[in-house]
Amino acid sequence: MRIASWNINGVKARLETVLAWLKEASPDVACFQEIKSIDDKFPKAPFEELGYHVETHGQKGFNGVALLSKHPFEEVNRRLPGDEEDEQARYIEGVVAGKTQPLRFGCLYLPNGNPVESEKFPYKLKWMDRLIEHARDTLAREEAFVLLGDYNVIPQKDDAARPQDWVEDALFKPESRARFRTLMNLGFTEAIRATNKSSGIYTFWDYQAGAWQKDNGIRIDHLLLSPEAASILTSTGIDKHVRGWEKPSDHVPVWADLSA
DNA sequence: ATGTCAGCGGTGCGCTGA
Repeated sequence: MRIASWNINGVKARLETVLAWLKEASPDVACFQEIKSIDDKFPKAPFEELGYHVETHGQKGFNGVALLSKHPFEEVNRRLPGDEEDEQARYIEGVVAGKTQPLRFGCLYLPNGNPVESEKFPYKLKWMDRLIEHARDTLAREEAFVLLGDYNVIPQKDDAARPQDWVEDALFKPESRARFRTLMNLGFTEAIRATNKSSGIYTFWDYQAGAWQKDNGIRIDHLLLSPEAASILTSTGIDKHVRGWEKPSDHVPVWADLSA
């Protein structure tokens, strides 16, 4: 079963690109971020025609996440617990039946957090604290659980082509990286790093300053596996070629195959 | 060379967020 995550940067602007990739990669489960659409305006039909069940959690203009699955959802939950006042649409969770066990997917769009001197950085850190608490509760279920999405965190120097450019950025600040480590230390396995130790593997290239042409990328899209999911991990990939397509997102799809 | 893009409000194109 192939599980994928992709920040698509707008479902309406990216519809043909996203459909082309789904036809090519045919993931069983896909988690999309930055759909930039309210739920009622999300173009579900073309995805359903490809065999997907579609669940969205969107808002007007920005943010928004969607969870697609070829298998029907047994459960869907929207919003990250821990702050009833938080209006930003950044989390959707779904459960599907695997061959031998339920499979739970937490699809997230973690706040960017820039500029760091604004209120956006503490919002990011607070959101990460809530994510850690929700992950801790969910891991206690002892299910195959994949927590995947655009984390907006560069975990290590090796995850950036030019780490020196990011030292003052919310994506690489010690406070962000420390929370990512705390999350990992709950017992997750990071799928890409578990299968590929090389440097120079990225998931995002800025639209500006010829970042793609210079391969000036960063690795910020991650799939975190619970122990039960990690034990059935077989392979992973980053569909880098998609960044070279017409009208690309600035992110590319990342995926993991599970024997489930 | 901070060199781009998407969505909004409202039908121009400056602002916001990334």
